[in-house]
Amino acid sequence: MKVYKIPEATVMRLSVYSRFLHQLLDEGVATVSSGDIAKGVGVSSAQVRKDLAYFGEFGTRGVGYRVDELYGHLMKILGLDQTWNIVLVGAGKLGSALALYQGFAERGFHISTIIDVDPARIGTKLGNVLVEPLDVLQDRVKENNIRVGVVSVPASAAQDVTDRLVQAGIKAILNFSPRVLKVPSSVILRNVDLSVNLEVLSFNLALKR
Amino acid sequence: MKVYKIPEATVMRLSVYSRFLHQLLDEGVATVSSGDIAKGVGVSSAQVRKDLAYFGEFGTRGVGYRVDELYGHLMKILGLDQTWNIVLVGAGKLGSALALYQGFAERGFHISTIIDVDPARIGTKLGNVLVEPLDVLQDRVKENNIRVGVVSVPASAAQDVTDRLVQAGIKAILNFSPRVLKVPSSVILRNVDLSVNLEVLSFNLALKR
DNA sequence: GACTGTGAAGCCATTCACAGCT
DNA sequence: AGCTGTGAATGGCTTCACAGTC
Repeated sequence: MKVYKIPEATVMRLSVYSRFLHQLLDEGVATVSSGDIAKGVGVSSAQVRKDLAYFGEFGTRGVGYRVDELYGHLMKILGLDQTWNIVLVGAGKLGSALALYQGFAERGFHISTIIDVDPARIGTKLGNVLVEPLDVLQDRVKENNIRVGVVSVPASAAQDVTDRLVQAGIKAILNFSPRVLKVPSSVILRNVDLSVNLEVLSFNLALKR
Repeated sequence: MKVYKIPEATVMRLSVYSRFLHQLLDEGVATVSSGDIAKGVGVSSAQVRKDLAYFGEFGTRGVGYRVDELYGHLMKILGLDQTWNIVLVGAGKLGSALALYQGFAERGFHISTIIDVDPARIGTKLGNVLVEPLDVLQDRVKENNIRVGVVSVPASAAQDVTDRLVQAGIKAILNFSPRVLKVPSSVILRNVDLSVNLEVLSFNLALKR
């Protein structure tokens, strides 16, 4: 099976599978079937096999998958066999939380640079990372070989910050601001809008009345 | 057009449209075309029209949509013509940020109750909301007519907390923990996994090598 | 002329179902 | 007998294209 376009939904599930496998590793489980994974993460077993099939044949017919092996493959596929240095722009409420969030570090994402424009915040520390002004952005990106940026600034500043990240050579941006950002096609952009998620809930609740 | 099943992607876009319209309202724009909206939020104009068509005919052929009118319709559709009281469980790094996050309040989501198990956190305040122990959950949900819960506890506590929310009568849950949660089918569940989003980026970057 | 609303077509992801291996 | 890997079928969302309206 040769495919260059992988559905985004598949990538997201791989991430979930990898976490489940990690859990199994901790429990000392040696092999697992697509059905086990399916049950553990709430999808169909065919879905699990299809997702894995995009990347090769990792299992043994009649047996299943070796947990350690499959886990290794998934981490490699997801690009998590390395540490990613990250620049976070915006050290407000949300930004601070992201900077201190353990979940990132656990998966190899290291926020090595934090940028803010507020003089009151510059010079303070979040965890053990110094909050620095915008003008060091370019240097830090180069120094730390940063390819991923996280934007958690107010909507009004989001595009400006994004332009600077792009200019500094950032290749992928995770945007937490509720603003549609324009980036060159060479830069990967993902949006996480926390309110949108609540609104999907309120929509569904409102629908039931 | 009579449809009862609305694609989730449509609902998410409606939320984005509504924000864009709000912006136009501020700018004093009176009418807008599907093409304008499309350009503003980065989708196709046919997509905009299709999304709106699920809910009725809001526009005038040859003219477009009245901004104020369409905005009102969308807010109503999304269930945002009311304030939603919310209970937040888990006042750690992420939970605190969510509690203080302005974006929720702006859209009518009011975190009226905050729950944590850590004695050190109980009794403190986040904004002007007291952090309270788990055993008041049921009472607070009743008192404040809370139907939506946000889970931002460590993975190990997530299912327990979820069960309690369900038991207390919560109808929808937004889960920030990296754990697959089991809920009765009557309860709406959405997951936001911050790491997964970064991992989609690292996957795409790793792919390019 | 401009723009909406919508059936039809196209495309993509998921599910089915089974051949192939252990 | 059990489970993977996968072509075929299905289902659902998006895009196309145009008739209808202002």
